[in-house]
Amino acid sequence: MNIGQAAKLGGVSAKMVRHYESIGLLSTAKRTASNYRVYSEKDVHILRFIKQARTLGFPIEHIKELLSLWHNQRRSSQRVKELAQKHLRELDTRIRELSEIKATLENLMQHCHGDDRPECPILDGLATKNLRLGRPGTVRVK
Amino acid sequence: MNIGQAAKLGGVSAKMVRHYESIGLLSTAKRTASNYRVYSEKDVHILRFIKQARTLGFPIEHIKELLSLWHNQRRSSQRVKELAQKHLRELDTRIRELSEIKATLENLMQHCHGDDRPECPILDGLATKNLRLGRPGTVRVK
DNA sequence: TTAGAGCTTCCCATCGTGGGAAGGTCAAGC
DNA sequence: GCTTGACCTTCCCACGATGGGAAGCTCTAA
Repeated sequence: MNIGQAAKLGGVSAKMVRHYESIGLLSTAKRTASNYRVYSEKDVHILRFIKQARTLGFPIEHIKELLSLWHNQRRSSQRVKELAQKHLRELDTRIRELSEIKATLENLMQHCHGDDRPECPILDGLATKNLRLGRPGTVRVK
Repeated sequence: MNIGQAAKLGGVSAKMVRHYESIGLLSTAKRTASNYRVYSEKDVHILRFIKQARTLGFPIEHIKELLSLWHNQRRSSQRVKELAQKHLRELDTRIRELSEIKATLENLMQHCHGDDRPECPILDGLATKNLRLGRPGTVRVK
């Protein structure tokens, strides 16, 4: 099948399929005489695997390793679980960071009237407070 | 003062100060005869404001508006609160998404031995399940 | 034969930040 | 005075994952 159908069945865009090939997540696809990429059912399975892992937020580099573990019949499930646990910790960290930001923002908003008067504790807070969010660390909101 | 000190006092990098100027978040800085940017205490206050707003995860475009509201003595606090509420909703959405991902991942990991055997429900789940986030119960690992 | 859908590669944009090169400026110590 | 090193300037590139779109080729159905 062509890239369009493989992408559709795999639940990703054709654009992403080419991208995954370019970064070595997928092996180089065979080509027809007219240079069209050709895919098999197996490739569709791989695309689905990638899609699911991306849905869970695994970064591409981890997915690369997960794919190789998946294909390796002599793998140990230990490494897989390690990767999952690492990702879980990152999710936890992120959730905590965002929750701290949320709490700080709610705190600032609490006393803002939100009417036509200019007084605004939110602006005052941004201007003068030293907004410390829990433990210091990189705050990435997205 | 020069850009280095202003950046330090504002809690951001000199690189970012130049960037903020280039995207119109800061007005164009005056220059010395030798083309060095010159900053005042007022600029440092603005940098601090930006820094705090970034710490709370506000996108640059919102910060642009917050800054102009801050400088406008005839503002209504309503608009400020609107922006904050919008950001709060986005934080909530993101926290919810991440929590759903986390729950799904924990579910997958639950039955993985994480030892030297190859059997791995995590890989099986990525390969075969239709990991639907946000519907508790639809992701099941036997 | 032609239209249009699908394929190819290539470049650009996102968003906020950092890295680094190549070169100009300044102040302190000799 | 001259050297050294810290600081400044602009410019380009990178990240991660994705989408948009242009220009051009291929395939298929009418």
